[in-house]
Amino acid sequence: MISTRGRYGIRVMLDLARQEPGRYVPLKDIAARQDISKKYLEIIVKDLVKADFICGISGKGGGYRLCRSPEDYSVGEILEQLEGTLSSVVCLARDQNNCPRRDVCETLPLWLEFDQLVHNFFYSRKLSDLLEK
Amino acid sequence: MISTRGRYGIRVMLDLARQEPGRYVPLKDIAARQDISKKYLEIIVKDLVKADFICGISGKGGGYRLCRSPEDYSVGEILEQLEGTLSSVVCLARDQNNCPRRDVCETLPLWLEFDQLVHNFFYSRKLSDLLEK
DNA sequence: TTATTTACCTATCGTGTCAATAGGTTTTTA
DNA sequence: TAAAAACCTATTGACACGATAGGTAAATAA
Repeated sequence: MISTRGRYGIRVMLDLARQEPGRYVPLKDIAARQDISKKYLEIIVKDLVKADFICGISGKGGGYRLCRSPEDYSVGEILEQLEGTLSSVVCLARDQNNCPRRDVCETLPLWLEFDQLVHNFFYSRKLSDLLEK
Repeated sequence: MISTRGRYGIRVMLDLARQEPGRYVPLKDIAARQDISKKYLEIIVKDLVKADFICGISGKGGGYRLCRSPEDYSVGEILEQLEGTLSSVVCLARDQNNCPRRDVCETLPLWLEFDQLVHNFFYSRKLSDLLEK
């Protein structure tokens, strides 16, 4: 299940996408608009900075802005960064190729197929797609 | 993310589906074949009995068997029973139609569409589909 | 120069779920 | 009557989630 990290993160990105491009937006404003604790958003935003999705500058007049234009982000890459993985089962999450039953597991094909579906769904959707509304 | 409850549960159902129809299979045997703690499986199996997916009889010679034939179970209904919900976000899980931002949320359509995809995927797959291999 | 505003950093915490174990009681058959 | 099975309730340790707390560093405007 997608946690608040992923969901709030998408909302932050979307909020930034709605701003005048290039302008630095204080987190305080985003937090107010989205009605999310600013303190909590700091944690999420840090992750987005680390991934080079957004960049921030300190000091008065500072804030955050997108690094690319909204159509150059897939929803999938944002979610994957914030959630750690998009996999539906631990057996398929990153660094988990170690199940001893891998070769005999009768349900693995199901999970593989599902994972593919999930991946395609989120990676085919761009941040800009969420703006149209 | 789908937990062991759902994954083990599918494997139990699949194990039963491979047995001679109508025969009662002791949980001990299933646990041994699937290499899962019998004690833990008891919890999962209880849920499957409650949902009328399998039925069990006590005493010597007892065990569990499927209530229907494998093609009459969808993978989705089994997972939903064991996981509680198949929803990818809490906003859409059962009894959670209470988000104050529901009407203004810009990401809700995304989650709705995804939920639909997930539902269709798992409900269109029958237990018997997992047997072919 | 100084106050203000902002990002950025580390640590902590309460709650709940997950995965599993433990130790029984009841039911049924051989 | 003994064995084998389901069925029942409780407990546990570990961990993640969602958040809060209290700072420091950087940059700008007065």
